Amino acid sequence: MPYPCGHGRFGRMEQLKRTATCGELTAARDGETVVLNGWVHRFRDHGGVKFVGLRDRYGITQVVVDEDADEALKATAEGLKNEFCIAVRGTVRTRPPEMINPDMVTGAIEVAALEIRVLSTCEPLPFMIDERSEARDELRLKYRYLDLRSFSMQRKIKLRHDVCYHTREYLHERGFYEIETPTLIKSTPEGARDFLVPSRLHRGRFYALPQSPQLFKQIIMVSGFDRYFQLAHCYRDEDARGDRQLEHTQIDIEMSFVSRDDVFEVVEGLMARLFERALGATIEIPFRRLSYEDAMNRYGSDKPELRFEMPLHDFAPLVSGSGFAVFESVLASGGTVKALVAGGCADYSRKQISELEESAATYGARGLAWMKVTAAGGLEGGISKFFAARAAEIIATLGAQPGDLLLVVADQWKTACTALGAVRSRLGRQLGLCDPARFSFAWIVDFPLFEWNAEEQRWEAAHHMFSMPQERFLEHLEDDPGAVKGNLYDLVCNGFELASGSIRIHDPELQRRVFGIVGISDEEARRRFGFLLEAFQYGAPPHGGIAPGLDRLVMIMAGESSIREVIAFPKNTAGVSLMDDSPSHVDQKQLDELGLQIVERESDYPAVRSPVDGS
RNA sequence: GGGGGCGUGGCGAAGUUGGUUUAUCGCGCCGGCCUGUCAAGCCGGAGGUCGCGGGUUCAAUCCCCGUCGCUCCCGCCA
Repeated sequence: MPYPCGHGRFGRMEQLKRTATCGELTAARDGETVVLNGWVHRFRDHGGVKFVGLRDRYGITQVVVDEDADEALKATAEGLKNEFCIAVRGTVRTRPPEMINPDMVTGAIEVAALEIRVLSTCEPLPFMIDERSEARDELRLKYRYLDLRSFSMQRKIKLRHDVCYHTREYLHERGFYEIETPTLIKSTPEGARDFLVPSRLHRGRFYALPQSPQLFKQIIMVSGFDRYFQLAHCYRDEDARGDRQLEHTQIDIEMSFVSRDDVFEVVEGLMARLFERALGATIEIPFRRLSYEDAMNRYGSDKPELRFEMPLHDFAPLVSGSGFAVFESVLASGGTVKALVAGGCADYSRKQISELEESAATYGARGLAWMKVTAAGGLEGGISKFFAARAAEIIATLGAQPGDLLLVVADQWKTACTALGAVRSRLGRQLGLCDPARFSFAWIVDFPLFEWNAEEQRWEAAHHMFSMPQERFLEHLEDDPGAVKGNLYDLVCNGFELASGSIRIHDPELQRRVFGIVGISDEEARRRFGFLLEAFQYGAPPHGGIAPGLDRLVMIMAGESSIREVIAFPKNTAGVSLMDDSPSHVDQKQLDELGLQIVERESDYPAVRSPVDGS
């Protein structure tokens, strides 16, 4: 049997199983009698002759009911509505030359119907199934099965399948084993909140859904499996975004006896393979490398958009003698002043500049200063009167041209960089500097291992606690944690963080020191990660890994800006699945079995949903 | 937790700086006509208390407040 088939409520299929798909018939099949199964994409009734655009996942084929067809067939045809699921038996015939449709693969032929059987009828649709649905997301998610029928969604789901398939093929070729890890695990909260699953057999105890298979993949290395991968589902109970869902999929990879560069080589090969096989695109490898510090200083982001340059400049050396108190006081308090040259934007209005300022403000900048470079090579407008004396020097240092707009932010280093980086991204989009057909990858390396949490007055792991400090810092870890660089790396592409990884700590003593710096006692470490620490006492190999985000990868390949577009059944930004309406309340009986009691918050009282809707 | 945007027949949009009248357009839907379309065409028709609640006003779809939903962003997080 060449194709899978099913049974409709309305007609038996035994005699009308498809012998061809709606995407494969061409003039070479002229004269053949075929059976097609599919959905009515469009119906055009000309009174005499009638046309049905019959669609399946492979394409659309035109079915014709001729003027002289028998009455029963014509009656069936006239009853067809959009999205009826039907079977058609008919004869392939080439079209007269003037009726060939060059835009369709099957446009040279049509199928003259001998028999049409309705397998399933269809209610009037909530939205049209077009190449790309125009309905708003809310509706598309509610009727996801209809949205998924569109060719644009089918292409994206196929792309995702191809990426998964070629990932498995490539990693298999490179000696990796696919090993599954549990989805009900011990709660070991790191950065994000865990999803908890109550245990019926052990009342009062909980499993957690994994935020990632991190601990298990390290234990797999201890187990001697050398090279592991998994298309792993990961769950984090945090607010969603366009590029973030409560649940997402990682291409989780871990390797023993490797250095950072070995990991890079595997992932570069993987990306090259995926782009070539799934997209037919060539990407340049190896990827460029940028330190975290350079990425922040030059592009104002740890996931920089590198399809255009427009670098940030250090403006601090140009401040002295200006008499501009704002900049001088920021510098005096240890901050920094960064500048950006917006090429050809000297004609920007105050409104346009204040829109840019809003971008800077979202990241905490208190203002966005500006000056325009005049045709004569001077500075005008904004804060230019403070810098008139050094105008030529400023223009030369920043590499600005007449007609450019200079934008300046003064603040603490990280705020100044990220705020001006946001302005840079906005300008890049606004000025159309991002070629949608380009993929600009880079490794971001040399991340700090620890970050100071000012609120809680303590050090915390910037990535996670199992990442190896770079060797040159090993002796003096505790002296200045903020200065310690980790053997940590991110892969970025077109302004998205695509992957994150590290070389891990495999020495229990070093692990203990790192726990010490982030304030985790031996006892707490034993309680939370005891099984891992114990495993490390039995000959743990040096190891490291990485985890590219599958959803984001496919999103970028598909040219989309939301991962919802490449997930078959996504949740919305509030974490609600609009199709099945989860999360939902559960029966009191289920709660009783688990020993759980719901404590309503006062703010929940004007309850939107009944607390006992039982769904 | 915070900020911005949106909500008008089944879908997508327009609209009213508050007012004469039936709230407009395209798609879809229903009925009719039509031998060649492929976004078919032509004629006719049904369908909306302008998200919900309150306020201001002689008068609110429009202004104000609240609320719900969706979305983008900051925080958080990958």
